[in-house]
Amino acid sequence: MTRSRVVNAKKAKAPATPPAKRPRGRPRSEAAREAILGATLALLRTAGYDALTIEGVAERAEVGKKTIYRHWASKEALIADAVKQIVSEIEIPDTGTTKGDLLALMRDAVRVYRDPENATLMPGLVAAMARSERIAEIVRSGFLAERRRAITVLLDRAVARGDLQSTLDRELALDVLGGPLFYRLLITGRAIDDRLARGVVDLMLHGFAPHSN
Amino acid sequence: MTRSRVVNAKKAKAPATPPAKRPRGRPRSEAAREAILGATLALLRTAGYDALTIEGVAERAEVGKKTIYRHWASKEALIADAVKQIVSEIEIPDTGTTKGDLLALMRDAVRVYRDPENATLMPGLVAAMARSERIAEIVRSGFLAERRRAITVLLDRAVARGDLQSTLDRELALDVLGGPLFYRLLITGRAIDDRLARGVVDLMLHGFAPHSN
Amino acid sequence: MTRSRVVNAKKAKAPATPPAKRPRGRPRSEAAREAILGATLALLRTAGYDALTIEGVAERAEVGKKTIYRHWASKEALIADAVKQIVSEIEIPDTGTTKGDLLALMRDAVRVYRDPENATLMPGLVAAMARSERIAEIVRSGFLAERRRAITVLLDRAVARGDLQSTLDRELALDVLGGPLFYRLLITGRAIDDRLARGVVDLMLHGFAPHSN
Amino acid sequence: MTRSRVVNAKKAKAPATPPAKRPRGRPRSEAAREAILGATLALLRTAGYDALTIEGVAERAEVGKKTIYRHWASKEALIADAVKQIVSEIEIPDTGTTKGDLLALMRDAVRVYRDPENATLMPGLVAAMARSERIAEIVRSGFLAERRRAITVLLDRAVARGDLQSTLDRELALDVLGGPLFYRLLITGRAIDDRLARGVVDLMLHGFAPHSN
DNA sequence: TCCTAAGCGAGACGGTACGTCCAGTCTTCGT
DNA sequence: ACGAAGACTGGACGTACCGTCTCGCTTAGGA
Repeated sequence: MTRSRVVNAKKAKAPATPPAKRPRGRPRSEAAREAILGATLALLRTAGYDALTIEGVAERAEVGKKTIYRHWASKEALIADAVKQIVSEIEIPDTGTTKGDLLALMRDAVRVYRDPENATLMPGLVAAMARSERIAEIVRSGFLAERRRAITVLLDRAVARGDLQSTLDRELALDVLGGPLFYRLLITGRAIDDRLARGVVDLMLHGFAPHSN
Repeated sequence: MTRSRVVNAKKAKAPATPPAKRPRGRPRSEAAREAILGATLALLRTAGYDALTIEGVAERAEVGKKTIYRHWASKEALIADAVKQIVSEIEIPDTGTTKGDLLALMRDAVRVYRDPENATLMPGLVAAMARSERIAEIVRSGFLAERRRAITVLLDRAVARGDLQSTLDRELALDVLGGPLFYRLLITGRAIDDRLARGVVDLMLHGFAPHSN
Repeated sequence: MTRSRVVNAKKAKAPATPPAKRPRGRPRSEAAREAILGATLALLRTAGYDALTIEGVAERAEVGKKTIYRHWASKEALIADAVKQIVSEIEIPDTGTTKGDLLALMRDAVRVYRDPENATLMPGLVAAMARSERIAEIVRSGFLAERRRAITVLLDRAVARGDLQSTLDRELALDVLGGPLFYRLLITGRAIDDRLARGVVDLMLHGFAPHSN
Repeated sequence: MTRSRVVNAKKAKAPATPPAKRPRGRPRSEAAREAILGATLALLRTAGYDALTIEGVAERAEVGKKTIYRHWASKEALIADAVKQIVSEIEIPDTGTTKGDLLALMRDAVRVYRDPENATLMPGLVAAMARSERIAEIVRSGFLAERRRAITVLLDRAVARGDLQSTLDRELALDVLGGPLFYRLLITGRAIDDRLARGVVDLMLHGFAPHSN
C-alpha cells in the first residue's frame, strides 16, 4: 500500500556513540541542533505559530539563544528547517490502473492533512509562508516537490496508457489534484475526506480523458 | 459584463433593539472608527500583516491607542472588521452559455487576485485567518459567500440546460473552481492567468458532463 | 487648655460683588463642590498624594471629571483648596509663665503631628508643596501662619516679662520651635514626643535668655 | 577649611558574601548603570522630579527601558540610587574652638543647600521620600548619616572641652542644628544664609552650656 | 409658559508614560 | 573553544490618567 511517512530528516551523521562516550572537550553541536528543532516543532504543534518564541525554544531545548542563532539566521529560517523535518516522503503508488494510482495518491494526501497534528501545524505554516518567501520556498521544495514528482510520474503513466490526454496541462492537473484539498484546509474549512479524493480523481479521469472519446 | 465591486460593508446598524438603548456618556466617534479602519487597510496593503502594529494604526489614523482598544477587543478583531470593508460583491454573469458564464466568473476571479493591491493584502489575510477563527469566519462569509452563491446559481443553470450532471457534487465543483486559484496564490506561487481560467472551465465541462454523453 | 481644632474653612462666600453679577444658566452645584473636596481629602489621607487621581476623585464623589475642572483649573488647585479645609486654628495659650506657654504650644504641635490621620496626610502635602509653589503658599498661609501668630504673641510676652532677650531673632525662634519637629516628621523619621517639646522649650529659654543673666 | 565634596558613591560592592557567588551569564553592564544614573541626575536637575520619566532616562542614556528595570525595581529606587551619587562627604572641622567648629559645619550646610543645583533637586527628593520609605532610608543613610557622624564628633569634643552640657540630648542637638535649615528649605521657604548659621550656633552654645554657669 | 444658557453625570477623545515581552546581538564563565 | 546563561538595545504591547470634548438631561432666569 502507498504510504507517506513522517521521517526525521536527520542524516546518518553519527550512528555511533551508544557506549557511554562522554564528549569532554568536544562540542555537542548536533545534539543542540536536534533539541532545538524538536523544541520548535513541539511548540509549533502545541502552542501555534504565534506563541512560538525563540526564547521559548531556547528554554525548552535547554540551549542558549545564541546557539539557535549560530545555526539559523532568523526565526523564519529555524521554522523553515523545522518544517523540513516533517517532509512527507511519498511513495509512488502502482496499483495497475490509473484510477487506482490517483486514488491512492489522493487518499494518502487526505490522510496526511486530516491528521490532527498536521492540521494544527499547517495554518501556522501557511502564515509563515505568507510572510516569508524563504519559508514558502522551503515548503514548496520540501512538502510539495515530492508530491509533484509523484504526480508527474503518474500522469505520464496515465498518458502512456491512453487514460489521459497527451496534451494534458500538467500544471493544471497538479493544481486540480492539490488545490481543492488546500482550499478546504485553509479557506473554506470544510471536511477533507474520501469523498473529496474520489471526486477529484473521477473529475480528472473524465475531464482529462482523451478527446477521441 | 461581470464585475466585482469593492463595496462599503456599512450596514443599517442593527434595528433589532428598539427597547430603550441609549448608552450614557459621549458616543463613540464614527469618524475615529473609520479613520482607524482606513489606516488599518492602508497599512495592511502597503506594509503587510506583520508590519501592522496598533501603534502604527493609531499614528496614521491620528487616534489614541486606547480608542482603538475601545472599539475592538484585539488586533484580530480590528483586522477582521477592516477586512469586512472590502467585500467583493459578485455579479452573476449571464452570457447565454454555460461555458461563457463559468469563464466570465473565473476570469473575474483571476482579475481580482492578480490585482497587485489584493495580492499584497491576501497573504496577510490568510495569515490572519490561520491564527484567528474569527477572521477566518469573516473572510468566509464576506469574501467567499458571494462567490459561492454566484457559482451555485451558475451550476443550477448549467444542470437545467443539461450541460452538467444532475448529480453534480456542488461542494466539489466549488472547490475545483476556487481551489486551483488559491493553491497557486498561497502555496505554489505560480501565475494566475487566463490559461488557468480556461483550463478549469474546460475541465469542469468535460469532467462533470452528463454521463450519457 | 490650649487646643488646635480642625475647622471647616467654609466662609461667607464673598458678599463683596453686589453690582449686577448674576450668571445665566444653571448655577454651579455646591453639593458637587463639597463632594469633590471631601473625596479629595479622603483619598489624600487613605491613598496618599500619588494615588490621588482626578478620575478617582470623580468616581468617589460621583461626579463627572468635567465638573471638577469647571471648579478648579488644575489638580494642584483642587488639592490646594482641599488642604485649606483642614486649617489648624491655634489658640494662644496663657498659663502665666513663659515656660508654660511655650510648652503648651509645643505639646499641641506634637499632638497634632502625632495624630495618624495628619501623619498620613503630611508627607503627601509636602510632596505637593514641593511641586507646586501655589500649594506651598496655601500651606504656609494656612497651616503655618496661625502658628506664627501665636508664637509671635508668646515671644513678645516673654520678652516683656524679661524671660527672653529683647534682641531676639524672631525668625530664628520660629524655626527653632518648628524646625526640629518637621525635621523629624519629614527627614529623620524619629519620634515626635513630649521629650522633644520639653527639650526645645528648655533650649529656647536658656539659649535666648537675656544676656545679663 | 571645611568642605563637602560630591563623591561617587561607588563602593567595594559588598565584601560580605565570600562563599562562591558568581552569577551565570553576562554580568550587568556598569557602563549602562552609570549612564542611567547620569541621565537620571541630569534630568532631575534640568526638568525636575515630575518631568523625570523612565522613557526619558532610557532615551538620554541610550539604554533600553528593560535595562533600567533590570537594575532598579522602580522609578523610586532609581532616583534613590541616583541621589546617592551626590552624597556630601563631610569633613569634620577642627578650628580649635567649639564655636568655630559648629559654625564651620553649619556654614557648609548652608552653602550646600543654597546651591541652586541642589535646591532644584531637594524638593523632588523630599517628595520621593514622602512616598517611599525606601528612598527615605537611602536619603537618611546617604545624605544625613555623614552629617550625623560629624556632628556627634563635634558635640563629644565640645562636651570634653566643657563647652556643652555632659547630659546633652544628642538627638535634640542634631535636630536643632538641622531642623531650622530644612524647615526653611521645605516649609517656610525663607532664606538659608549665614545669619541662620550664626543664630543656630549661638543658640546651641548658650542653650546647651553647662548648668553650673 | 416657554426659551435658552449653563451645569450636570457619563464617558469617549488624542496623548504620554507606564512596566512587560521578545527579537536579535553581545559578553562572561565553566567544561 | 564551545555552549548555557543571561544582559544588551530597540520597539510594540495593552493599561492608566491626563485634560478636553460631546452626549442627553436638569435647573434656573429672562422673554
